[in-house]
Amino acid sequence: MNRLKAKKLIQVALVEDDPLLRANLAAMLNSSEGFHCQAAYADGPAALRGIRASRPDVVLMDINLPGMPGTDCVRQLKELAPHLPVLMLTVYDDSKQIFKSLMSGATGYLLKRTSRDKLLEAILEVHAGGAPMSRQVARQVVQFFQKADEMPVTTRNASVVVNLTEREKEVLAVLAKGYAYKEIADQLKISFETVRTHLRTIYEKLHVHSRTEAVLKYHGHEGGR
Amino acid sequence: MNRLKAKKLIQVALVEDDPLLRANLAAMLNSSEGFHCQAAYADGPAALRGIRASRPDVVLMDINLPGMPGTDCVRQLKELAPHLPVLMLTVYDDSKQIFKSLMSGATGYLLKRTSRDKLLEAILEVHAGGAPMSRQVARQVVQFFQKADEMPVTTRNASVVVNLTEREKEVLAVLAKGYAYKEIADQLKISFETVRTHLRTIYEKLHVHSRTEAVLKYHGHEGGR
DNA sequence: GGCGGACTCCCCTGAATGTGGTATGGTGCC
DNA sequence: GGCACCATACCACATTCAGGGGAGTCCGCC
Repeated sequence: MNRLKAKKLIQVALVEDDPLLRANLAAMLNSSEGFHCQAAYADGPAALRGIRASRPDVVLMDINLPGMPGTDCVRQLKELAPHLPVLMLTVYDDSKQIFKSLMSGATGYLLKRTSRDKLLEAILEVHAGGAPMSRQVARQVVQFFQKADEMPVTTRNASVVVNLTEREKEVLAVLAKGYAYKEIADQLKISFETVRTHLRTIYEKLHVHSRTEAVLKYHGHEGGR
Repeated sequence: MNRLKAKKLIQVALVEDDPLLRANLAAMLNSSEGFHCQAAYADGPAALRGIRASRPDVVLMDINLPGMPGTDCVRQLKELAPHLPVLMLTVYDDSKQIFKSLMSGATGYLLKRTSRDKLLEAILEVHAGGAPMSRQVARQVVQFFQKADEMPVTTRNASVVVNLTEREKEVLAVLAKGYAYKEIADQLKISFETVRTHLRTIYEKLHVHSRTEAVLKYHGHEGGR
């Protein structure tokens, strides 16, 4: 992707603790027409000190920083430079993190596996007043609204649990109280193996791969990951 | 923008009351490689009837429909085809409309002045599982989160969790989202073994003996056993 | 009668988890 | 300095869980 219109370089500041990734990102920016990596910081406090003085156009921030969480760093950054756009980078498209970041003041939210071109595009966009989000992130955000709407009524046994048979629901209900397989078997007066068979089909139907995920869905804490 | 990869046409259904715009959009789709305008409806009821039978891949819907508001139409569409992605089109970048649409089940939200290329891109994106939004819309959404100062997602790690150290709370928080030990280790940038050590003391403090029980306590579902 | 779906049970394998040790470095406090 | 507490990390062993087979009974439906 060429950006020939660049009349003035976009000054980018990086906050990323992994030295390799930091160097890569910096090199990538500096080798891209229209961009300049003005500074790169390894942790939150350093970034806050540096950015106060250097006033970049855009900040790229890892959400997983040692010491100070990226979200806290954003919050403080936003206090000293409210209009400075901050793009969060993360490997996880976990909804709690996303919302926490957005509420802290992040302007956009990208997954780390975003391609070079998409990343540059996002920097341009955020600089132009947009709010770029990776596909997965946007989807989470949209789902948040959709869930917020269902919330009043929706609780357990609703959307998620519908396609389960009666017996499967019973098994899931006991599972969701924290009982071990053999305890479930006792309670329902069936064998351990049968419990497992049910659980296998339950997992399939709920699209999960662990006990905890199933319990989360059952209790309505979706969107987790 | 070229989309040469199209192996199979994306079947698009239109819902737009303005005949001129409807015709233009249809023509635009049909003249674009990889897309096909399967049907075009002038109002909500017609769309609901038609889409029930024809099963398009993506729906493009005007938010201002005569008779039935686009938001209601989306809601009903979502009931009969929950996974059908719906892109809303509107002239207003008014936050109320946006949130109402998203809550009704719209998957993406575009302004009508969106360019042809952006529109096609958005259709591809929504078809691929994304949630495309126009720049202005994304910005509104982000601002919504920044204004909402309370957690949209539950954070009731109060009573039970008090005696845990900061780090332990962090570990528990990630555990409670369903991540495996090694994933927790990655996220917190500590070793697998350290995660296990933390979990051991967490279990001790919470008087539990399994992951699921800990998660239940964390989320406040104590009554269980 | 055959067929599919629900429910039941069993075997095996490999991965994840629970619990017992032990140990190092840092920090705060007396 | 000595002590307590925290965060980090590793080893080992037993148990539990997850996913892959297969298989028999009962019941409703075409």
